[in-house]
Amino acid sequence: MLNFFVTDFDLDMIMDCGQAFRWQKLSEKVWLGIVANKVVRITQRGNEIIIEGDQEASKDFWKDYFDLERDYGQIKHDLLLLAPELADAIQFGSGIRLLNQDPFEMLITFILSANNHIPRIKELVRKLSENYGNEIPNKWELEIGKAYSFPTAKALAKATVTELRALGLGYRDQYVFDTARVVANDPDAFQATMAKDYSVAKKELLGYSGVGPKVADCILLFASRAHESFPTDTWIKKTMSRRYGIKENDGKQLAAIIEKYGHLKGFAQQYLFYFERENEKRD
DNA sequence: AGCCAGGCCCAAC
DNA sequence: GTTGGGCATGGC
Repeated sequence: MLNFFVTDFDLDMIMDCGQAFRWQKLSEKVWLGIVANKVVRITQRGNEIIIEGDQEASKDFWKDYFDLERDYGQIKHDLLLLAPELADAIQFGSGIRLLNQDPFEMLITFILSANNHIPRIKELVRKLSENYGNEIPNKWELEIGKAYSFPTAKALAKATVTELRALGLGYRDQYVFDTARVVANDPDAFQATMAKDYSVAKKELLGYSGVGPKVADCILLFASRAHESFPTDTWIKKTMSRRYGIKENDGKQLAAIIEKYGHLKGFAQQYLFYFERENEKRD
């Protein structure tokens, strides 16, 4: 068991703001997830989180995963100075943090995300893992059944397009097929791309099948913490159009607006996305 | 029934 | 370089 003192941290918000797809909520601020080939349960009680599972030796991993060494109070303060009009969204999502997740998992997950709903993305990720990942020890098997790691590029490269179509990937089957093989054949190239500066990395990611500007931005924000990234999906278009009175598809106007977020674009995007989606749910 | 979802690809300008 | 149609799938 591990425990951490946390501030500006709300487990429900973090797991519900569309960056993680392998966690399920057991109860209020108690989540069970598959991360780094292990099953863990995380409980938040006030300013403490408790991590249970086969993770005792990896305190540094969780510090990095939850971005615990970054001062989100300062970030929210700075972003508010840059863009006071975001006060509602920053307040509403005040416990959000940017996770640092596995690059290949984010690559495939966000290829699946295109033109899809979040619950269905989770479903497809689960099916890919069950079919091409490995079964991993799970002391909560009675509650949630068997657990499977996210497939490696090598394992996923063995899938056929027909198999992937049968799992329900739709037209994204060919993208996953192509991209998994490319990464499996040269994993170092993908790793090198992810290590590069935002604009270069993004340009290179666009070369992978099924990866366009929005998907590339998500991969870089959620697997590299590229804070310059501002993934622009249908929700963001909607909220930005409403907030700033611009047309939904005017990329130039949007780019001009998000410049004011400076080096905090990625954080702003998360607060905006979460605010827009959660308030839509309540309608 | 038709629209939408964390869009991308490709052809045609 | 930009724009538009087509695209699997499932929920509402």
